[in-house]
Amino acid sequence: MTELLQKNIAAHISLSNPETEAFCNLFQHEIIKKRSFLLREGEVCKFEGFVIKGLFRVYHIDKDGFEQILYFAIENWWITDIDSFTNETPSQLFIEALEDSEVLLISKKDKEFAYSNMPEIEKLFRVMTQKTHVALQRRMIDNLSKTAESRYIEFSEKYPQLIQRLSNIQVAAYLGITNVFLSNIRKKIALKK
Amino acid sequence: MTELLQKNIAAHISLSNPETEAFCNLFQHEIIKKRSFLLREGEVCKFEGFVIKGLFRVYHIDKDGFEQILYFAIENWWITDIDSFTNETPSQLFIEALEDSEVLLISKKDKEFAYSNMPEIEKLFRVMTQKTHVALQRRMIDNLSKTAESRYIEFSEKYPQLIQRLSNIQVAAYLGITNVFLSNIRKKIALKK
DNA sequence: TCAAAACATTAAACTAGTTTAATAAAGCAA
DNA sequence: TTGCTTTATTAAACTAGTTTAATGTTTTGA
Repeated sequence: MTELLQKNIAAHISLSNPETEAFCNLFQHEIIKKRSFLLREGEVCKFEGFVIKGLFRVYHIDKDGFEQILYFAIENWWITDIDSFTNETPSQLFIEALEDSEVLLISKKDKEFAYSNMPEIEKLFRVMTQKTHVALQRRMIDNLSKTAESRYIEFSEKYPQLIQRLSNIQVAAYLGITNVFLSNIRKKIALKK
Repeated sequence: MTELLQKNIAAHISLSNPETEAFCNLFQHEIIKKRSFLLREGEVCKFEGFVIKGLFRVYHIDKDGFEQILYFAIENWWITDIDSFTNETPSQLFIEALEDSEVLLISKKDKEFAYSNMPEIEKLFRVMTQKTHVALQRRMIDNLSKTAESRYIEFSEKYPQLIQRLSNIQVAAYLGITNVFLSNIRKKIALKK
């Protein structure tokens, strides 16, 4: 059940097999049906999660009712609202399964336990947080400097397997444009070829 | 010299006085003149810095020569290119002093030393990275969902002391708009009052 | 399996933000 | 102090992206 998680950890830090297993045993397996929620706005996020099957979107709904997607998570990705989880404050985010999915969840208490007893775990999450931060910095720069068309092309090229599993509505909400405009972009690209 | 840094650390984690001092002693004091650079694109970022005086901007120049500002740093803020520093890869960023400034810098070697010998320091940087990540997530959502006008208003309200020290050109590069359009926004706001 | 809901596309009018250029004001180096 | 560079403002033409609405297609759930 935790093979994928074990591999994921090994990709970030070196940790002995027994320690890796001990840490993985702190996770609970959960099955999440398509269109159901791991987290809703206003709830305190009680978990940090690792996707072993399926697809999630992490998004915000603004005061005008528009959805902005912060990120998607497929197999081998982590999901949480790090703000709500860390500070135990009500979340401003929704985490929703876009496909029938399976996750491994660790509670705050068990994560604290790991931090206290396994110094390498502190490093694991520092390294992971740094990596996601760097990725978000790049995305921020792209959003500041690039047109929607090139953001779409680059997203398609970077995550070709992901984009096939997403509706245009989801992709548009990630890129920060309307699905109507995304349709125009797609048509324009198709005509070029 | 390191009083401000000591206070900053205390705001994130609890650390004994001797340990705090030992850690702070790993930092080098540097004076950076206005318009000079702490880091240029292509260089490997050799430091993690803490501003004790002055003002910096951290920015990227895209292929068309436009500048996007990732963030500003004034007194009591940290600056680095975390990507370049951590992975020892050439930076895509510039870090430039916008005023005569002073910083405390720690090298990678000394930071690694701290990580190895002071477990609390690992936690300090995990916590700080988390906080900056949460702030960037919020900014990402704002950029996806809000007009330039409301982003300007909110930036002005959130950092009133900072905006006075910045030219409109810098503010516009942070907001992701042209300085011409920022001028229009400012006029529109002034007329409303 | 059928009706309802969600989705993708297109068109047309609209608006937020850009571009270029001109002008005046402020800051800076010699 | 002067001249040079940077900055802020304004105008006018332009473009990227939105809005609303209509149409056909696909998915879904009972």
